Amino acid sequence: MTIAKTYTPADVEAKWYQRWQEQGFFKAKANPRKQPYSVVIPPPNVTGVLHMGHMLNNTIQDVLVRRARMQGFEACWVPGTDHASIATEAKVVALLKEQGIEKKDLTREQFLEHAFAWKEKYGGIILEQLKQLGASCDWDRTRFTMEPALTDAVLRVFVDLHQKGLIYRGVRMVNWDPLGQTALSDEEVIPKDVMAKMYYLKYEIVGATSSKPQAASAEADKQNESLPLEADSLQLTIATSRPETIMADVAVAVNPNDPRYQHLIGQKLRIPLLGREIPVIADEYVSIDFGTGALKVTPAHDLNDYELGVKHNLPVIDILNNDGTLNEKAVLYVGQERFAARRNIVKDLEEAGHLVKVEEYASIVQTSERTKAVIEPRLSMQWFMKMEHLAKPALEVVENDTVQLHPAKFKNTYRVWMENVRDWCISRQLWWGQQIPAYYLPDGTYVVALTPDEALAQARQQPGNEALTAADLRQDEDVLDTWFSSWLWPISVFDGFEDPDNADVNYFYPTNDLVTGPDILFFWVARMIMAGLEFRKEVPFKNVYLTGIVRDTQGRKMSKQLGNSPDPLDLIAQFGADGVRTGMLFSAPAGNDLLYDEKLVEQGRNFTNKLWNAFRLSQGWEVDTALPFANDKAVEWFGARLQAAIAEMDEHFTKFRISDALMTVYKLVWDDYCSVYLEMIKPAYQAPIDPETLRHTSAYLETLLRLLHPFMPFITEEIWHELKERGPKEYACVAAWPKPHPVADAPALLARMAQALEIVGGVRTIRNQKGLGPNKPLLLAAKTTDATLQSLLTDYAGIIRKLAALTDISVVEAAPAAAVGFVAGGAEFFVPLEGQIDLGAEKERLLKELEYAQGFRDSVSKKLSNEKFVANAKPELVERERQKLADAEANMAALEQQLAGL
RNA sequence: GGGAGAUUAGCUCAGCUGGUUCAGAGCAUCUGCCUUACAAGCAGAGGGUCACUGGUUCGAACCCAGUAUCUCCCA
Repeated sequence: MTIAKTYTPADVEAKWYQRWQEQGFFKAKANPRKQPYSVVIPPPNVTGVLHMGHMLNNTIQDVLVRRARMQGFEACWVPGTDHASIATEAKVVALLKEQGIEKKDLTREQFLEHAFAWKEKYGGIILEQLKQLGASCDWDRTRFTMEPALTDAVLRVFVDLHQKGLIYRGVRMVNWDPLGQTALSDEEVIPKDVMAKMYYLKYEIVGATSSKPQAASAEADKQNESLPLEADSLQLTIATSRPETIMADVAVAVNPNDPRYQHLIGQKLRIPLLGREIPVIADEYVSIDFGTGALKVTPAHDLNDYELGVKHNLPVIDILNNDGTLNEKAVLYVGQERFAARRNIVKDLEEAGHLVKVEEYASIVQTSERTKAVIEPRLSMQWFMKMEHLAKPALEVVENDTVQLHPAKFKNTYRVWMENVRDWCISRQLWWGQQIPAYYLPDGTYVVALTPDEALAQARQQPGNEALTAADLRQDEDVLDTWFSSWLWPISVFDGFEDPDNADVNYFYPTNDLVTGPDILFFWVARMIMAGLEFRKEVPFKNVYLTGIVRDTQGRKMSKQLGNSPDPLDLIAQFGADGVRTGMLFSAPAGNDLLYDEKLVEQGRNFTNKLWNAFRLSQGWEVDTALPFANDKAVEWFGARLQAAIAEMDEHFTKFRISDALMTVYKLVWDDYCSVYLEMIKPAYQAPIDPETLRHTSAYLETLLRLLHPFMPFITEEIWHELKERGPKEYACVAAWPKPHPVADAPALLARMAQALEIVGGVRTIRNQKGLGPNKPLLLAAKTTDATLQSLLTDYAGIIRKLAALTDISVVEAAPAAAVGFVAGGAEFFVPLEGQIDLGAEKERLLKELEYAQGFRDSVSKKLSNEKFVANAKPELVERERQKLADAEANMAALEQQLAGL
């Protein structure tokens, strides 16, 4: 049978994924004979498609889960999606609009029908895509945050927290999205740098005469000169970026320390165009140098103004409708959209002579992450959750490492947030989501209950309400924030709310590791920890691995607008899932952003090919059972290397250094196994191999496959089965993860081979320098009287000869004439080369080496002659330095002899 | 404005409690090779004032102080 020269992933990936599923390898159940290992997926949006961030995140999860499975844990990776209320609702609204249907013409029920239809059609595409990546999720456990059971969990939690007094209703300044027509949490708002306009408007001072303004000091006069616009006797100029909100003004504030305006405090101003009178108030909050130092106060439309309003007991005038148009309280421009109103009022102000000037300035506007609309700070009645009580224990478990963040630097960020946590606005003015289980009575009070029936029963218990009927109750229109579902995810996916003592939740909760992005550390990770502690008195996971953000080579975030995001499925088609997985991991240390470059997946693909060809090589060998074991040195050496690498990988894994673990096995395979080991044992062309060597080699390859499987599940499974006949349940997927078995004598073994390879390297360098080509037969002469080195040369003669393509190795007493030399391990080596010696160049090279050795020797001896070093440093350290000195001196002696021999 | 973190080779990053051959890896670069597993490859080589300035120490990439630049978070 001939094996293809290059590995073609497309031929095998679908096959193995299907087999794994048929075998039920990904299924997990409570199994008292095994330790549990569980991970819950950060649920992607149900209507989302796979992007590079998902690829990275899910590859890491799959590596952890597959390794745990191989280690013999009952590995359970729970997949699922969340309903992403704003994103999904926005998509559905847009889709309906294309069909000529307006959301406002639909009832809630009709809209939800459309939304569920959309979810059925497009929901879960992303989960199918994860299968192509190789994700070993227990698909039977797939959950959705809006499915009945999880909705039930959400409602129970809401009712419970309300009973505990942690949920309340209140008027707050919220981020209002006029397009999505909902409140947003701070986390859903993106600040954008823009060039905005600052409008300077004149407000008439009520009852002012034309006398000069009273300057409190000479300083004030000076300021008046430099800022001539701000106040004359009749008018006060204010600066605003939002002239359309003047109709909502209730005051103008100045700094009490601002000499320019002392005389105006307590007076009244007249709002331009509108004519309404408002007071001038004083507050330290106003910054003297910004704008004109006079701030119009609009409590309904600005958070800071709102706080000022509360402090000074000012009224609130809200002039905006939900959709961003002006309402009748504005009096002017009623019904106009806010930006249209702005254009119109600027025109009218200018015509009426109130507009002094317009300036451009760099500003930040808040926009909706989902709809991109400019956010309107707005007062509204919302549901809130008190956070203080929940935050304290959630901070503590991270501080004391019950929950470990990887990398640990995120502890700081976490702490700052938790110590300054603010109440969580959990209501959203949407339909797609869990409708808040609060029911209003005709008298305006409300009850909170799991079902309408319970609500009615509760309402009837109140005096005077005995006769209420279901029709008298009106359920709150709003739904809950999606995060109010996902914060329960690690519990709810195991049905821990409806059945708190079930076998699954008892076995799999708390989960082990969570893999997610630092951008949702607060609004997801922190809240899950709170929920875990509140509802199960146990943290939801022990480790949180925070991945970086995938960016392009210029450091920009992947985005559709920039078109800098490759389609993950195209990449898989081009490079294979294994290539993409390893490529993503190559430069993805935890917490560092990954600068994605196609070269990375190419490197991953090349690695799969390398492995494939290593397999191909040994697969092609003929065995001659009569041959004796010829490669004991190579075999024992690679055995020691392998053990060291296994231990190193385990170490990396315990520290969640996934990319380092990958790099360890990458180098083990490419350098140690392929470039060194296989080259050592490789029989001559068409020559047979001895059975003992082949047996070891196959066993090594199999171990390598196990170590690689979590990273490259498909190719390892393919080779696993090509390597030999396997039993029906015998798969790499469930093969045992190699345990480190320390090799006695490993350091000596490794050191001896390292020395042999140094000699090989010396010869190869000469080949390169002299342009001799890799195969020209050469002789090697060693000038040494050292018995250890001589025995090494004997023991490793076969290996050195083969790797350096030598015909013979001899030990000599004097340097041969016309030879190129090198020094390795304190001894001189020579490669005789008739007529190819450039004495001058040789001398120069040796002098350079000698200079280097001398410098090194000097630094070491300087250290050793320092009394304080010898006195203060650890004894073994001093001993090492002495050894260094001896080695260096031996090296120098050898070099000097060679120089003398030229 | 407040806070956190970072700055090491062309790029992306390691570098543990200050002390293993005058600082390591992968990629990239350069040179030579189509050597019967692999050119998606092989062999070899070059490349760094560890941001800067001081300090502590026998000894500093590592500890301390200041400066500069960048990133993120919060307002």
